[in-house]
Amino acid sequence: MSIIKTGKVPRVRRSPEAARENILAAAERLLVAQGPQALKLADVAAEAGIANASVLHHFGSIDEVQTALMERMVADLVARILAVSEVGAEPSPAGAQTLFDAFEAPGVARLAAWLEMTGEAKRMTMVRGAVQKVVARLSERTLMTPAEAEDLIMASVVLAMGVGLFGRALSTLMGKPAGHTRDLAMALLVKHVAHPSSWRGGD
Amino acid sequence: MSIIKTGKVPRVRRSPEAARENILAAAERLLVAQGPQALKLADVAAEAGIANASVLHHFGSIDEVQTALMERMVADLVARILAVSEVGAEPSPAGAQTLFDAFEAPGVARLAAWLEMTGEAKRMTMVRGAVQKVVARLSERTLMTPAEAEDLIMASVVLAMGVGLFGRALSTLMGKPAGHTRDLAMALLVKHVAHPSSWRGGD
DNA sequence: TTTATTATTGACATTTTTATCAATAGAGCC
DNA sequence: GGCTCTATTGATAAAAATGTCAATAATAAA
Repeated sequence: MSIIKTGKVPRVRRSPEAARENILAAAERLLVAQGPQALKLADVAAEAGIANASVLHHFGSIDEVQTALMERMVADLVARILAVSEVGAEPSPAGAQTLFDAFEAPGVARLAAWLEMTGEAKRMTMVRGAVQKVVARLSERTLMTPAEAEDLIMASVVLAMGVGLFGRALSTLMGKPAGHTRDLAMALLVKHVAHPSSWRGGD
Repeated sequence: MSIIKTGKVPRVRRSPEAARENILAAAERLLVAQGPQALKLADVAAEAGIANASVLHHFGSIDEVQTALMERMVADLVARILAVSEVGAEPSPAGAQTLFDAFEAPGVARLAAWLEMTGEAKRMTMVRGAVQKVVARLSERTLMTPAEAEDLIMASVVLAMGVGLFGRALSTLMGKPAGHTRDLAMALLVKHVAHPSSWRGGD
């Protein structure tokens, strides 16, 4: 054929678990960098450095790769959120900080948008258990009633998701420093906790 | 061919504008109901009740259909947001109400997720002009400095987007009535305005 | 009515994406 | 070494999605 020896590269043979991990990691990189539309069979295989057929051998179909990735990322997110309830007794800045960190981890915005779009928002029920734990911790360790704790969590999640999804874009749009949207949101949260007087002012 | 007369349906001939409108409306219905992955050429054509080739005749490619839809929906959203500055002099509940309404209109969540994912968040610059108008109105008519007005807008947008995207899911998840997340968010906003003392508590 | 224009369409072609399959080749075990 | 198991792969098929084109038929204008 050619003068250049193609130098037959030895195959890498992984355990099934390692192979799946390799594939999912590749898929996650693609999702974070380019969004779900980049999760084509050929793209994932290329990113993982293996043949298309190998991906199918371990997952059966590209859809199952996507499902598995979604579940993995949701599980990771839940784990990080759960870490919030480990921080301290008070629902103060430290906790909020950790929560916002959890939602700003690379790819969470993409994951959220992906979930929203795939209609698989039902998968959010995976979060239920975690949320209940956090609520329990809060009302255990503070003076808040469970209802108050629940509201605080909901407010935190809404804010953190909003910041995670649109914080960067908003800061840029308004010509503010990068973390400004986040700081603002955390200030809102702190103020919320600091002024329980008007607690039920909403409905 | 067959005993059954296929009854040759007369063609509908639209003006180019009406044809484009018909197609975009169909595409929007699909987007809202099923997400962007449903915006296939065949699907859009079927929903619009015309042949695939007709879609291509008016838009050239399915990508241009998607781009046009995106632009249309962003423009609509901007118009609704702009309406906020028409409401009243004070940045109080009425304004927030309108803003939240704008973000909870059917499909906005899908649009936002879509924008986030397509990387075309750059298109968010379309919003810049509108935002500047709102900021100007606010600092004109109230005692707020421009910086304060900007922060209020940013907070409102983050909250409204968060509620628009995850409000329903969150309320369900926590076993609360449908509008609870929204009420909570609006309460946060009101509290923010009511306690300017800790205004700069964030950074 | 006749003609010109062009929106509309079905049939077909092209491209893209996914899936199948038989053969190859690591790795542990005898 | 020889053997088994199976992860891996290239070639190929199948399916899905997009786009092309020439013919058809509404509609307005002459």
